[in-house]
Amino acid sequence: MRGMFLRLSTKLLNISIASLCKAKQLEKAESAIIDGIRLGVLPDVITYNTLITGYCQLISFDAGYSVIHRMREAGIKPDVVTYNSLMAGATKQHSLSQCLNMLDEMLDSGIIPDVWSYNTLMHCFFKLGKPDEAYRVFHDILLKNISPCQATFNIMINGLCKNGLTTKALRLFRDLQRHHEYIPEIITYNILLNSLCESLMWKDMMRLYDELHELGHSPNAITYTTIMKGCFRCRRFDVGVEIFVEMKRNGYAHDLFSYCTIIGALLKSGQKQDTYNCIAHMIKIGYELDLASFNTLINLHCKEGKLEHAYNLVNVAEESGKNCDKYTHTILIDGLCQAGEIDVAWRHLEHMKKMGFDCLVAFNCFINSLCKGGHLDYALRIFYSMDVKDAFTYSSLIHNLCLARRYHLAAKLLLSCIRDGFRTLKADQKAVVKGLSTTGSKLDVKRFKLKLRIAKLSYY
DNA sequence: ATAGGGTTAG
Repeated sequence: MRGMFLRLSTKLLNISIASLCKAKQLEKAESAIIDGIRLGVLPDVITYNTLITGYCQLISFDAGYSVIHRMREAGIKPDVVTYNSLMAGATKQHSLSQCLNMLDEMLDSGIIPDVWSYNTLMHCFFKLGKPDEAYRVFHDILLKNISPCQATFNIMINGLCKNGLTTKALRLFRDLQRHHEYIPEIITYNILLNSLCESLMWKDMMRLYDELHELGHSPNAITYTTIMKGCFRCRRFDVGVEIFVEMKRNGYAHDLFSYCTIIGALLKSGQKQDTYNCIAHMIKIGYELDLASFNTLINLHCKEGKLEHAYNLVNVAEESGKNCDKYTHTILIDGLCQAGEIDVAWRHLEHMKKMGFDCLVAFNCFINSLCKGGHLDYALRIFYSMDVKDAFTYSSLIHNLCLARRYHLAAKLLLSCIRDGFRTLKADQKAVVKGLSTTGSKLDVKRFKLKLRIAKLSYY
């Protein structure tokens, strides 16, 4: 009777440890264990595994790993879940070596890895940009007598997408459907939809969106937010807003994610009144605003030229313990540029760089603003000093060089842009060709067109 | 334990 009571108590202890860890209350979790022991309720392997997950999530892999020693001292043997949790912790902090070490240690202790050990290893390879190795693990799973679970396929498809291999991911998805009686989950669709959205493949995205309905799935909040973002990115504002309306009708539009998406889009498309209405709704729902929501509001103030309001909001965010991230800094730098405060913007940019943030977008804002202000050579100097560029960096310069009738340089940058693997606008290509034909010789145009064709060939 | 939001060009 007493034994049963204590076992039941351990179960209760574990439930409370899990919820304390979830609430980021590790110290309370620790003292709950001590209190339990005092009352004769002994922690078991599940207690320690939960604690390990908590330490890995909230502190570090090392903190999680040190629990293993305490476990052994208490006479409890780590099991497969223990090591899987540690592998997840290593993956979280991008440590492939520690992830592999945990797999070794698991095997050395005579524990047989399960499908989740392999899932986590795959995830780790993908996270570190090693899709080939991840694929090898996937094949291993299929070769060995381990049955893959839905997450195995999801991690695989997501990993391919996140490594820029959307087409491969889609092919795997279709192969699984054709040959393996595979019923994808809504999560799988969300992964693929997001990737199509980011590749600006609007039609494919909408086709897949129809397909999930045909398979009997219902979109969830994540599906709706993803589709909305895709519509806005592809400039289909009307369809995006329709999705938001449907989302609201189905009771899904109650989180900060959906509001940030729609507010950003309304602001961009210049629908002021709707923007304010949405912000009022978002605040009325009563969630505590997170950093992304603050950034959305800070951006609104910047776009309206109210920099003081923007800085006030930055203070409010920081006072509630939310530190500015690269989005906040970029938004402020863009706001300063738009307000003509080029020098302040530059100082902020240098500050941002010194703090180790990724400054690419902020540089793009700065360059674009210099171009618009007619300081093309200043913009070019910055451009040449940058070691990472993207399509936006090139596009600002090419466009403005054309406006300034400096077609030869525009042509040169357009070619570098394509050679670096970035998309260019059709309109910019046309402007360069037209400009060359009015200012240069016919031979120049011919040469440029040939180089353009070769650049495209070598890339695709 | 795998999925979504917020920044830049035209």
